[in-house]
Amino acid sequence: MRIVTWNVNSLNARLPRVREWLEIMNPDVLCIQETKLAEDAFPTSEFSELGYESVHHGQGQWNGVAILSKVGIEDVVAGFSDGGDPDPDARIIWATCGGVRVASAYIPNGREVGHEHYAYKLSWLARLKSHLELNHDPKDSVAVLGDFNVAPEDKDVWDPKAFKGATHVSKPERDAFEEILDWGLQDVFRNQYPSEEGLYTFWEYMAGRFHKREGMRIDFILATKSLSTKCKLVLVDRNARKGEKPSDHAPLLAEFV
DNA sequence: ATGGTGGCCTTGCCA
Repeated sequence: MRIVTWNVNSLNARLPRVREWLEIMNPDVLCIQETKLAEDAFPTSEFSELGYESVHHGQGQWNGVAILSKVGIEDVVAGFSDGGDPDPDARIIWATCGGVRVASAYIPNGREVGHEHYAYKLSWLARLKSHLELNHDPKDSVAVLGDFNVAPEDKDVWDPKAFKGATHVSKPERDAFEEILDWGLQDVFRNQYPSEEGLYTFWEYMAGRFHKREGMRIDFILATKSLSTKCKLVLVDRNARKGEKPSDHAPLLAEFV
């Protein structure tokens, strides 16, 4: 099974690039973040023409997550089922695709350390762990994919000095990310490339960051052990960050044999 | 050097 995560930064702006990419790479499952579309504005029929079933959890101007699948989409859950209040933002959707419990997740950015939105980010990461604990078993095939807005280690950013005091690298965020892994998930990219530096998934549009290779590794495919041991291929498609109207994130792909 | 660019419900906010 070939499975991909891609923060498209507006599916409306990115649809031509996404369609083209699907035709070339032909994944079984694509997890999309930041559709920036209302629930009903999702281009279901366009993806259907390419052979994909799809589910979308959208809210309009901001956020919005989706899953596309060629291997079935069952038991869809939008948001968290942990008994808590509904998340005000459309940031996570779950579905079972080809026997794998898949989540497409868009973790809050945080804005600034200490900001109200930063507290929301930390609580959101804690809720993700609670949802996993309450609904799933780490012995099952579970894959959480998405934009975590956290760089787990200094080698996951182009210059740790440039991030002093910033979000994405703070200890509470890194601890919250680690807590999720501790439930029973592995970062399949890091498994494949234990010491790789300089291969990122996100580059700001500004200041020519992509061309200067100044990025961050903040998008992840996290998989339980039964899945991760079957992972033979992981790649970041930097080509998708080039050319006409790219997203600021590149797709991250993994193949489970 | 607090800039730069690109998305949106656009002249402000979010990333």
